[in-house]
Amino acid sequence: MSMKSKTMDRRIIKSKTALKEALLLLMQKKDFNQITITEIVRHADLNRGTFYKHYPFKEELLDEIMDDVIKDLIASYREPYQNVSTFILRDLTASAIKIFHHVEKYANFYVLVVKSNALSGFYKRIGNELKQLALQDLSTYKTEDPDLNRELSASYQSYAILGMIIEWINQGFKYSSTYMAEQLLKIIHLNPVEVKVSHPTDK
Amino acid sequence: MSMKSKTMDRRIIKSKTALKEALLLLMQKKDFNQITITEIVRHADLNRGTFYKHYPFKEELLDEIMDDVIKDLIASYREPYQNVSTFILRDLTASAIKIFHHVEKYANFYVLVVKSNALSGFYKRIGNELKQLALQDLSTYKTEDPDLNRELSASYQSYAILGMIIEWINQGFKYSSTYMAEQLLKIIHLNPVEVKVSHPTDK
DNA sequence: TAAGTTAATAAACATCTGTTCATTATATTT
DNA sequence: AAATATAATGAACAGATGTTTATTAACTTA
Repeated sequence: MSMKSKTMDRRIIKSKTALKEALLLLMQKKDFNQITITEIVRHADLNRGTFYKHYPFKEELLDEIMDDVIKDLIASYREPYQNVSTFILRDLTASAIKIFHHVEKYANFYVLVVKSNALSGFYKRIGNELKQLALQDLSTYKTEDPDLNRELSASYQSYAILGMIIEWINQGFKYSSTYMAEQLLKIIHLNPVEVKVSHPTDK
Repeated sequence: MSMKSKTMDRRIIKSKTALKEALLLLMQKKDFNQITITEIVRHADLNRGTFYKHYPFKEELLDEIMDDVIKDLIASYREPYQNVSTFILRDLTASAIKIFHHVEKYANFYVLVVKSNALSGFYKRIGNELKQLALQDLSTYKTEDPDLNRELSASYQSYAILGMIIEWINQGFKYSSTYMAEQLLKIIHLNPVEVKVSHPTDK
């Protein structure tokens, strides 16, 4: 667990770390929803009041764990730029590869969080449904590339749409659905015709 | 609220509907986390035991509300196919447009769920971070199309990657990250070079 | 419509939650 | 090293949770 801040009392760091470790431990065994705060502090060997001093509820603790992971994700994404002088426009590929490495590194955590219903499902549900729909399309028509992984492709396509929807929502529906459709077309066309991947120092 | 099943007792339907309406009402005013089950049944004018007869916890109730919405989403996606005889391979566009209509229809609900921390953030967080990263890239280099909405494009790209990651996780990391990167390249190349959109009976 | 089935209720119980407060222990600062 | 600050503790409280049990009310089907 990262947890390092100049102005942070060592006692806080210890307490928070203990709480995070306790939660992760418990999440291996049981559902996030079933875990009680009392249980967490029992495992962390801390007073219950200490929990509430730092977090209003369980979800917040999990959020902070995610912070640690996401920090590494950002670092991973940024990594390729350091080593490559020329960057191909619109090409997220080099970064994406690093992101895959990041996920692999934190595999345990990712499995835990994705499987758990801590997310309580909206994105998960929508994403899943869209994926099923895209999948059925992909299986109906055969693509020119036999090595294409249909599952991954379907997931890519459907979450991409979900991404647009979420952006739309967050912008307060200030666009018409027709505009959204137009943008989708633009985005799809935007995709790189020629992609050059940079493989910098694959450590 | 939909809620219609042949074998379902009318009392169940009434109770469940009341609970759903109560939760949605409360979610307008306060955070999902702050809402107690006692509060829900108080608004629904039902015994607390009735809640527990149908749902183990709040999240499950919200899940069922989502079911109703997602049913409509699927119907929306399927709609274009009914009216169009020839379907363009790899083209999710016609369906996607219908999905935008669906989201517009349920706008209130979508806003509620996306804003609320019922999701308790993983997808949200990851998606957001990836989006910021993609956004910075897009602003660094100017695209050929000035009408392209950068925010939407960034969200599209980042959630697409997230989609692949989630699929990867759910498959138990059975692929290498190199394979993942290869697939990403394939998927990007797969994108339709010429897109024909069918606009069937835009009701 | 009457009989049989099952949902909803009320009450009660142990446990968990969220909060407060005085006290003790452990940091940081000078 | 002493003074100061603040984190952690333990205890206590009202309210919420999750479960059970017997009773009443509402629905289904024959």
